[in-house]
Amino acid sequence: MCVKACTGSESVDQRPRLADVAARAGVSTASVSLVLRGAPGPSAETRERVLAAAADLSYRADRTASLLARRRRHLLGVLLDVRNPFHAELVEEVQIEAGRAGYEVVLSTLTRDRDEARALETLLDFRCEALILLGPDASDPALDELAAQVPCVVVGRPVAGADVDVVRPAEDVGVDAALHHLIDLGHSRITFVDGGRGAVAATRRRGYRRAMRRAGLVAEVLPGDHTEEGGVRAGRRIVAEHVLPTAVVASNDRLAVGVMDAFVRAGVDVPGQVSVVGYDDSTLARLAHIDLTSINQDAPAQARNAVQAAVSRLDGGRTRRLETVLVPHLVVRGSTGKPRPAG
Amino acid sequence: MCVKACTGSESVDQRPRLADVAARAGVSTASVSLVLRGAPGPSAETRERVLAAAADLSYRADRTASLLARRRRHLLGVLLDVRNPFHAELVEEVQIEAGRAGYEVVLSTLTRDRDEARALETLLDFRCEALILLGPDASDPALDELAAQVPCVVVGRPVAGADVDVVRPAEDVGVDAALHHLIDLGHSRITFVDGGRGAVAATRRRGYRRAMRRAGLVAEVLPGDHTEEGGVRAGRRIVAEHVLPTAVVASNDRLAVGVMDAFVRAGVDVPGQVSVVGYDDSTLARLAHIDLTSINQDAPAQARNAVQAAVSRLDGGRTRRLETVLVPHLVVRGSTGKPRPAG
DNA sequence: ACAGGGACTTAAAGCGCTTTAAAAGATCGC
DNA sequence: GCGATCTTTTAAAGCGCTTTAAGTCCCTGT
Repeated sequence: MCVKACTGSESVDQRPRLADVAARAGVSTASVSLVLRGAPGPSAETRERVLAAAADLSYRADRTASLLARRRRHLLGVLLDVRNPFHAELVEEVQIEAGRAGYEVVLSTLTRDRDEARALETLLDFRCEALILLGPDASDPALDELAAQVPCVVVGRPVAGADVDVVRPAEDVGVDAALHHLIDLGHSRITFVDGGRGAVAATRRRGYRRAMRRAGLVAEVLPGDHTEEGGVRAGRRIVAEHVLPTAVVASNDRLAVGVMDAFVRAGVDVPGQVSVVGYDDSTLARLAHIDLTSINQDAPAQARNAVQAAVSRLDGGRTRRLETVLVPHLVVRGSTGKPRPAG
Repeated sequence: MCVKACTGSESVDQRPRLADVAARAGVSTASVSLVLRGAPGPSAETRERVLAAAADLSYRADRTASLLARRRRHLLGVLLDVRNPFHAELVEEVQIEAGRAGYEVVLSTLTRDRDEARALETLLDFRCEALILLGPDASDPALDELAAQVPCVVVGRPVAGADVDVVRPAEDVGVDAALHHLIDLGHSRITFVDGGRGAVAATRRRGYRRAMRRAGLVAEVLPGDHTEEGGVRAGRRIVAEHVLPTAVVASNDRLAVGVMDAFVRAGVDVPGQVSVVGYDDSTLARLAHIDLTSINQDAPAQARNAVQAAVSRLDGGRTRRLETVLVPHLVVRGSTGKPRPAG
């Protein structure tokens, strides 16, 4: 009993209620609610009185109560991995764009003992009107089941069998741009370091193969995964080759960094002897001393499109599946240059 | 009108209500509520019936409504910068520990157009019972004002003038450990690269000075900030010196990475010629090819203590300020070694 | 003077759940 | 058998805000 009193301090959440503001302004709670949300109706005089009273009491509406009372919740749930820097960028933009569209955002992150399913449940429990899933691992059937409960937007990877909206970069276009950049510089022996299994890695690999074929060049794919270690291993293999390629494209930045590291340790100059291109244009690529040419996925645009997809379903009445494919662009930095003279 | 109908799809949030479960189980909503929360009271038979009904309807409670109805909210607000990897680590643990203590967590992140004050307002609007602020920039008076409204725990930096709980690493102990490690290896000329203004940087600098004094060595502080660029600049200055120090301790990992980069480019071997120590033991430090000896702040412990501080105020009746100082430990990796032979 | 409108205002009914106080049963000693 | 004592169950009162339907008031026009 008396739990609150036991907290011992003054502020037992004596925050003013809507009713307090109403009393002080001498109007009904309905008027206060209308005024504070800028809804039409109240006269200028009422507005003024209410605003003054609210200011006096430094009133702030209880979001939980508002959410519950509103018929529409205007809540967007975002599933993310807080440890993923790319997600961080996306969240930031989602937050902004959602605010612009009049939605609030609830974040739910993966943790060690909180898998995707649990994190999603939290979002559902908040009765989010739509979910934005950043690079979810869920299978297509699982996504489909989720989508039956609430509109979903998957960001960052293709989804085939589920009725969810998708916002993703055109992976092959990105690789294409990288290859053209290298080809324009004069490269022709361009090796690809793979990102392992996983939908994203697969599209990048496919894009590389296709673009090489189109350019009339021979594709060479080295196994790898999306970690620095994988890059180091691949880099060592490359160094051990009889004739080095003149350029390497990696399936993501971390991989590229690993490759570069192996090169530097083996005394192979980048880009003097071999050019390296990464993928993601992560903050890693931008580090002064890494300075990696990379493919930028435009996180802000992805975030904006994701929010808009959700909103157009909720407010725009769209019911058909929407897939937004964004064109990535190459950011040229110091890790690429003209190929070394033949020989 | 008919906003919901206009969304066009089947699921107009026809999710089952508590009342639906009650009806199906043939009991009152009160009983259902009790059963679902595992509260004492209902008989075994009632429990069974309710559970079955809930399962049949795959009922999930509306968190917003629960939150509103509960007298206690059992909600912890966390202020973070989603782009900060260290915060990511902390959040993960906060999430876990809060769950264990029976609290839910609301995340509020800084974004470009959403400063600390705004992010905090969101948290207040959710009527969080306590706030956990990860490395807040707010001034002491601002924190004090906030603390008057709701119990606050500041993580990661000292706070002097405000009635908030603090959980932070003993910065000087960390530097101390690093110096002892170096001194044990035989180093004596150990330069410190500073982290600029800011409370955290200041304590680390102070710790370095004190530890050097105690060891009877001469302190040397080079200006810097917490970025790679700052590290590169400092590294260049060091390289340009007449006699290189045999070891460098940097105010954080990024700085250390910049220093190492400048060294490598100038042909100075690490740790062959100069040893380097970072601070934070971030994922950066752990990268295979960076492999930086660094000071670990034990994020999990900080997070746990922060949650416990909040909970002990809310549930334990503590009213006096609590400051938890954690002892960081050194993680020795490949960037430190015996000093080069004199000369 | 009075029906017919605007322009505001507000009483009251929720939103979906928790919680309390009281009712209803069950148990038991004498 | 009957009041006392427990154990279960539940009606009903919120939580703090939104929203709708029903008023008020005050003009207009006739």
